[in-house]
Amino acid sequence: MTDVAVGREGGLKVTTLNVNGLRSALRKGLVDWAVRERPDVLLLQEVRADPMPDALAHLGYQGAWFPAQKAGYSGVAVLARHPLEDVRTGMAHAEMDAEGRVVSAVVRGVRFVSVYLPSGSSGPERQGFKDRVLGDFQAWTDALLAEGRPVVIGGDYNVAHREVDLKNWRGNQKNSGFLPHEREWMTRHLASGLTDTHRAWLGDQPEYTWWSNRANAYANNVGWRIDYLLASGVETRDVRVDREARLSDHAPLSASVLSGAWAGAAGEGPVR
Amino acid sequence: MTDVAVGREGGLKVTTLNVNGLRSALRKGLVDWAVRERPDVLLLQEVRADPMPDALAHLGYQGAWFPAQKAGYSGVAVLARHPLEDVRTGMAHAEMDAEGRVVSAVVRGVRFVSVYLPSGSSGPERQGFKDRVLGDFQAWTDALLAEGRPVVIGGDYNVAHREVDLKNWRGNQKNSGFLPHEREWMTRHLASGLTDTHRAWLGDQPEYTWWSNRANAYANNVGWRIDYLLASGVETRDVRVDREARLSDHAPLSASVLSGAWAGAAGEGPVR
DNA sequence: CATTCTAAG
DNA sequence: CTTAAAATG
Repeated sequence: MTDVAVGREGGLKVTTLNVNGLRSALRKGLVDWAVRERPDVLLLQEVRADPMPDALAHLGYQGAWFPAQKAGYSGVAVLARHPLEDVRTGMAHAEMDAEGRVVSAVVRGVRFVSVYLPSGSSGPERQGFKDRVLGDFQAWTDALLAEGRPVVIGGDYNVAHREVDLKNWRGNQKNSGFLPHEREWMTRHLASGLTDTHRAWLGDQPEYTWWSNRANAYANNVGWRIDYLLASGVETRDVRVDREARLSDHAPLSASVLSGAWAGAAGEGPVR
Repeated sequence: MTDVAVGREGGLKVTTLNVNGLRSALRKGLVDWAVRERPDVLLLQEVRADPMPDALAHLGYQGAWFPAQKAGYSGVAVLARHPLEDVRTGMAHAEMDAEGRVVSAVVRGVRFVSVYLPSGSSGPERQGFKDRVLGDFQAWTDALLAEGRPVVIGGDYNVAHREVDLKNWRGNQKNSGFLPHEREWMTRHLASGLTDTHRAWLGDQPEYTWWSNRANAYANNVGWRIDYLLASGVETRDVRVDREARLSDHAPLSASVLSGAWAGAAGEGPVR
């Protein structure tokens, strides 16, 4: 098996993907997709299953899994074709951790975080939870960045940042996911030391990572950019949304990660 | 549209079928099957849906529907390509009627009953319910037969009568559906004035109407005969199990019904 | 509209 | 094993 992605210029290819049920994504061809794309690190959200260590093991992936307490609900994972070190499940937040929303591990010196922030679209109670969680997650990333290690966060934030991040921004200003305070939170989140690698690499063209299952949202490209790869202390390049993958209602979002610490890295130095 | 079945020798073709979800059976081709088979009277069990008067209306069927109170559960119907008279929903039995298990209507002078007796296989509580219901249903059919009108009862009794009525009778003597007291009840039920039209027409060859979804029961023909067409005061002929239909886990069971009261009937006189 | 879980058979 | 509903997104 030729190792195309690993060590390409010394970088790591990372993909974040909300699978909306790992079993569903497997039925839809996740394995074939992984054989084609060969990410070194795979950050999954909405696994909606107990840990499935065998799912991609034959492709060389090891995993750190963090399911929700409630079966079939939420759940995140970090999978990697390199050893996972210093795995951390949860963020010391009872409600978040009961719902399996944050897991991370260090791969080749970089901490990779898989996060699934709550949706607020099912009602005021969940919106309230989401609003509280945004602040708590910011505090957690602040502490993480303060550790000084390079960090890559991939996940479903359930927030579109700017008008260009969703097709119909005018009609969604009062809908969860594009509320003014959520957008402002994302601005502050990025300002706290995290590069929005998608925008950094691709600029301001409209490009979405999620399309509702209703209506013909995908066919009409009525989408939202709510999945992010955010980075601190590394360089990233080749950021790409794989709109064609159709492994779930979200698209895989990938990037190459280069750390100044690695020998043979392209070596322009880390972003920020 | 040629009216093949209606009026054939002045008879009525009747079919009983546990659809295991009418929507499912429609997906599996119930309409095409009805176009081919053209039963005059269709007795359905486990409709598992609110009344669907439009489902077969374009084929000329009217219906009397009796859903369970609980959505998606049980429910019976009588459909006919002739006017339905004197529709009776339920059997004046609070528990049975809450579960939508008996409905009947008079078609051309014959009362057609669609019945779905409870399964006892999910546990002692439901077996106890089934055992009580057997006695109550017998009392109800006694009263019905005493009215003197011809009767055809079609339905899923959840009881196999004799050893020939299931593939593996030895292994099922302690299982619900082939318990000694259930079999004895069926013997008494038939003795109360109801002809088992299947056995009357086809004799004692093994033939089943239901196959479990588990294992490869259908492929191996590991089945049970738990669906019946029972008759009083009419002649029946051409009784047939349509094993190939695959509209649900049950097979349609059909017969031609001839009443001595009809002009142009074959006229050998009613069975029993 | 799609997923998974549950109850029921 | 299959159905339909429920909860959730």
